[in-house]
Amino acid sequence: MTTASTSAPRWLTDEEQRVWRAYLHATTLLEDHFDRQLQRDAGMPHTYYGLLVQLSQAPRRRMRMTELARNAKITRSRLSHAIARLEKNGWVRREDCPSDKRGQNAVLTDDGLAMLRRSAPGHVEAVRQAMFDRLTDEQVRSLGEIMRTLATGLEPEGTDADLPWLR
Amino acid sequence: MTTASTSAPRWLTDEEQRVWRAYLHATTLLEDHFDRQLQRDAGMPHTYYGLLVQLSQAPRRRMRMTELARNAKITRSRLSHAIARLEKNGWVRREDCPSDKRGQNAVLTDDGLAMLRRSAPGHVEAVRQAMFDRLTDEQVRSLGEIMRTLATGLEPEGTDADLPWLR
DNA sequence: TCTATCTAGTTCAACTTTCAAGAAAAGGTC
DNA sequence: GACCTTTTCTTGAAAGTTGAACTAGATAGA
Repeated sequence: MTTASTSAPRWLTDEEQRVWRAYLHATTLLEDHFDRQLQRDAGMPHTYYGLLVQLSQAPRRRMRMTELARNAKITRSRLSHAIARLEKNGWVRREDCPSDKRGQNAVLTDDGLAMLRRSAPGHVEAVRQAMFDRLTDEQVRSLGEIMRTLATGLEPEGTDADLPWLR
Repeated sequence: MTTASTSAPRWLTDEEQRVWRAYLHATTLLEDHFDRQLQRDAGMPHTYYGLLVQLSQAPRRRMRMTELARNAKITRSRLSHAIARLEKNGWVRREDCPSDKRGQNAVLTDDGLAMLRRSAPGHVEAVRQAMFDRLTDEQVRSLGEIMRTLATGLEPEGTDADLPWLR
């Protein structure tokens, strides 16, 4: 008999534990670092900044809410609150979707774009300093492959998976 | 003249952009994944679970608040709230530090240890499924090195750095 | 000693995120 | 069309986090 719930747990090896710990430390510190950098220089957390970046790269600087949530890997609820806040700042506005009356488009305003242009150089520099300047080309390549693998693992093709933007 | 604020920004290359995006996607999905797994199976977010793990591995199952914050890479404020919540659950209790009257020890209770033993197998399994089962040995090794490098970069030896637990 | 400064930890208010519930439109089936 | 289900997005309350202010005790220098 070997069901998941009763079989002996496959504990992590010493190396795996060290890697897992290092992963948690690094990601926690990096998130804290960029949140602070952007709160200071752009007046918003990193997640919100990422939303503006997405919008700035979308055709006509606008995107359907669910699509934006999918790109950002967050729930629609979280996105609703975030967009409400960014709207209050004047960096985004909402717009009814012409083809689907349930739908909303989030639109990056001129002010939003300006804010983005102002803060982008500083943020890119911070990303460089904290990440790319510290890794060899080979490590960057490897990190990309690893992260793509892990992300794909959590959002498989077919998908009955519990994805944030479908919740 | 080449000051940080006026020189042309060193934008990310296409590959760097892809790696950065993949990093954000993977870490966001992983955090969401483990937070949900632990909220479901242990009734607490991943950060809180990590605190119990730390305490369980500390001598006499206790640790000074600031020390715990340093290990978890979080602020003392955040830790105060977290411990208050865990105390309400009966999994941790506070204890005055004998040698420093300002100090507090967070102590893992028997109930806390029991809860940890109950939920550890499921969590380890989740970590395996989402991370280690998907990577080659070489990738695991590489990930460890990369994450150690990035973490060290944000908390250098000497240190005038803006570290969460010193704020 | 007296005083200034620093460290440990907590607290409050503001902000962000989650979770569950709900309104409104779309899509499918008979 | 009438009915049921699904999709889209929002809301409100509870939980978690942040940043600044604060208390109390430790530390160091005159």
